[in-house]
Amino acid sequence: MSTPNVAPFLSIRLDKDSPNPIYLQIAEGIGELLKSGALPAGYVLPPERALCERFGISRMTLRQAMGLLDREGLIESRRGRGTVVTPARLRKQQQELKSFSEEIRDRGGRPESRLISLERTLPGESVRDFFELGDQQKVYEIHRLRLKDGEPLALEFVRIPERLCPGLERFDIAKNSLYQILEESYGLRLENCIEEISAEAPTAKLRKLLALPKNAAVLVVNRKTFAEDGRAVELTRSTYRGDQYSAIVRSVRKKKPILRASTSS
Amino acid sequence: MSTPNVAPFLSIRLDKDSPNPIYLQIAEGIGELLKSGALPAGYVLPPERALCERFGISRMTLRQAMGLLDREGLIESRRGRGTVVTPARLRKQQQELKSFSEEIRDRGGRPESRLISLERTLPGESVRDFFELGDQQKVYEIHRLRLKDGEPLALEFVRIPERLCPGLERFDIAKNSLYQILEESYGLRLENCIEEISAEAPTAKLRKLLALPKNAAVLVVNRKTFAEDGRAVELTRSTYRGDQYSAIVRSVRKKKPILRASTSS
DNA sequence: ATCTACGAATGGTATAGACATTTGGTCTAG
DNA sequence: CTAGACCAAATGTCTATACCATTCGTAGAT
Repeated sequence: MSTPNVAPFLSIRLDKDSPNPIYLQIAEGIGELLKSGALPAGYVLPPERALCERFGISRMTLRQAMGLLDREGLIESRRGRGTVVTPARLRKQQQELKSFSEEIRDRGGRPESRLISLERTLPGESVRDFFELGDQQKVYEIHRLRLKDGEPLALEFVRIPERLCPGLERFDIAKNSLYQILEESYGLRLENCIEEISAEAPTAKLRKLLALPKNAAVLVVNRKTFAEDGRAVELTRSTYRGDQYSAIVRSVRKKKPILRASTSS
Repeated sequence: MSTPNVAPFLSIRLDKDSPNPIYLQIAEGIGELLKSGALPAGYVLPPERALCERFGISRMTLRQAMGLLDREGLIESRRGRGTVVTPARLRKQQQELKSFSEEIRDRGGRPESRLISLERTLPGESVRDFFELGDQQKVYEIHRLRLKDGEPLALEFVRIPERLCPGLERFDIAKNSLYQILEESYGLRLENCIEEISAEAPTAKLRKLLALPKNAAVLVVNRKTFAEDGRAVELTRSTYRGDQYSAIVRSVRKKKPILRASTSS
């Protein structure tokens, strides 16, 4: 065939007046085709020039879209050969920053929360340094019991500088997501976090609070959360029932540097 | 000043005949400047057009380099404002697939390994399914004790299909990295893994092997490793001393529900 | 003094084309 | 029948240019 088969891509519609740039529309369109599994792994995509013609765009623009798909691991290109669809299990997936509620719901449970205490207090030295606070600036210290499907799952100890969210005690922290309050009411856009995960034997107090069985351990997650502008926002120690909860991590082998243009918006 | 200050970039030399493309040379050059800390966080880079002139290249090419740096989180660009250097703590760091030895050395310890047993055996059903094996195909089962600075740190239980590495018993698994053997002697290019991290109370046997103190928990890491072509390569259960080891994870907030323009290796 | 409108500067998107490099097939000479 | 030359097709790199969108300082009006 002298005219490459672009049939599967006919459904993609471009809107030149959309606020979304063309390369994004293309990437989303093709991306959905790939994620939906409409094209089998190993399927050879039409060459770039054919797709350009099909969409009526220039090649650099198309390549910007392909670059996005490539970075997501949806496609793989080889110079001289062509571009093929990556098998689903090789596709990348970002480690995602989620609230407790989001995470429990993702795992198919019903999240719940009970406020144990909320204090406004002067932090210790290490905490003060972490948040870059002055001598007299206070932090909120929140203890919450987290439940899944009515059963105690974790004890959470959150520390947030008062400076970032003055008047936090006015909110109903048991009912509302803390992340949501921070983002919507205080305009703190959380961007990333670092977690340190360890295992411990529970104290007697914890055994009682979490209703732990006789011979159980707890999973401790120490989390540091940062906002988009780089400020430290939150310092949390979560203690999970070891028999009810586990953390899942995905790692990738380091490769060569990547190529192609990008956006940051 | 009408001529933007490009002084810090004068040291970057381009070689148009190099096999490395120009945009890569630029990205590496600027990237090293940034990683070395020569430019303070928040430093405003010269505008793209000035850098183009400085390097004698076209803007699209420069932007390709900037795209790389942006994706690594080294710089941040805002339309209308300019491009600034990201604070070091916000820079991206891919979750990396590492061997035990690599990881211990990264943390500043001396890794060691003792082989407890190596068997060639018929796997159970779930393992057979995971590796997609036939009825009669066997797997290697390896138990190793892992030490850091001479102290027991973890017990490791590895399963690998014999099909992928026939004759594995000929290697000295205590002395050499298993990952290295798989990559160099069997040509298995490991690409990514998924780990599930949980906390458990140790069995009596484990307490003895790991020389665990009276009231200690263990951190259990179940790892599934896949090769570049997507085949399942390894299934490992590592049991760490909870008082000596913790896992570190980094997460990123998902921005729009669609494709992301940054991040990836 | 304050507000507004404008415009310059800057990064973001898009075009059209050129040449380089790699791959894989085909043709040809031996 | 094979080895090598050659060619076509595909992605990779690069240029030069144009215009768009956002930001911010400033000149001018009130």
